[in-house]
Amino acid sequence: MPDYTPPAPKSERILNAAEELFALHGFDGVTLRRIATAAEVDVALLNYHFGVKKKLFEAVFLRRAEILNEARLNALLEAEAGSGGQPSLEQIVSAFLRPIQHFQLTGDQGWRNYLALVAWVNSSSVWGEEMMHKSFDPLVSRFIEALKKNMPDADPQRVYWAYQFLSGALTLTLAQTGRIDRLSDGLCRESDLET
Amino acid sequence: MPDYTPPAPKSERILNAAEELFALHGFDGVTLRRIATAAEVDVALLNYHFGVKKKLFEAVFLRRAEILNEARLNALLEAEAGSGGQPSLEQIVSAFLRPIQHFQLTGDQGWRNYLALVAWVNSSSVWGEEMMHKSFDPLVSRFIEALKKNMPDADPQRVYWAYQFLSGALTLTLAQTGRIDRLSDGLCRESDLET
DNA sequence: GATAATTTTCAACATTTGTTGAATTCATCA
DNA sequence: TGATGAATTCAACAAATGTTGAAAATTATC
Repeated sequence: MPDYTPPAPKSERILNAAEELFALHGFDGVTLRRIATAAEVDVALLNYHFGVKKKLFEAVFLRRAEILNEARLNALLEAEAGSGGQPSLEQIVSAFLRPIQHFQLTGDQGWRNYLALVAWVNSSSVWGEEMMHKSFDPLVSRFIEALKKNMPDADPQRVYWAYQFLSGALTLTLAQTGRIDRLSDGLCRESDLET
Repeated sequence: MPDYTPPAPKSERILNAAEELFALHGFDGVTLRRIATAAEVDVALLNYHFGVKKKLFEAVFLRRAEILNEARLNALLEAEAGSGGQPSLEQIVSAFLRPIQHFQLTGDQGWRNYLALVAWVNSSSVWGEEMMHKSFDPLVSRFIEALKKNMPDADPQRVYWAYQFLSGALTLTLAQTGRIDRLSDGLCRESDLET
């Protein structure tokens, strides 16, 4: 049988199913058995491939974090290169947002799930903070440095707060909870986001 | 024994303990037994007073939602009364924010917990949407009407999106995950929020 | 094709979960 | 005091949870 595309390896199916379910119900809201069922896989396989439950969650979270970080860093480096090391404020913000927008526009359901997952982790006080720190803060710091350089006279505190607000707005929007759809009675839809 | 202040009734102790724990770990991250232990109360009492677990959560969520809604509505009505029915944009936004700021400034830990809980519910896709809708949207719609009236020429869609962004920024900030403290390496602290 | 290593399944474990009903204490009031 | 109803405790239930070890199947290596 020629040109036959093999099914995704089971370890990936597990990650995908876990990604979606964790995004929908959070860490404690999902059982390993539901993940296994969704991935059409035996329960014990989760432990074999990823160890205990928390490790599975970390694997899910890190998988796309690395991709997103790389895309953002490249966008920032490009902006810096194209402007002789002095990118405009818009360019910096855009380098931060565009990769996400790109992933969302491609319509990849996996990325949709992931962004909702990030929103969940972001507002989960306990070890969410730990994960956000490990996964994203190094790159975020890089962006904040660029911002400070762009606005040398600005109070550094305000720069951090500006990022906090931007991040919050972005996070909630990408969480796709369906809230704005309902609030606006269908007038607005989360699907179309006009930067 | 004169002037003796009776201890808070057990049903309130349950609500307070549940509020804090739900805010920290979410709905599925908390067991009824942990709540009971924290409240120094028998497990069965939770079912006796509030029914099943989900009902307890709703009771926790609604308790302060009503207070907050009332405070916000009064602030809005005041602003409208003081301006002949044409409050400024700042006045509207302030009427929305000030009550929260007030509760936070009083340092009441109960309100701190509650605001973190709202953040959690807000980014919880499943029935979080249901709760936010029932508890807050009627009042939010009232504010949005005021905004539309203030800016009759603005595209209504943009008004909804403006609220969405404001709400996201506010939510994340009030969640008090400690993120900005860590990101800014102690330079910023969530505690002091300068509107 | 035999052997070794990896992947997958099966069955079960000890705990923990939400929930319940009967028993007990407590307060109210005739 | 004694009876009534609410509040609280006790003990236990069935079901579901994360995790594991040993067997079976698959794949790779020589």
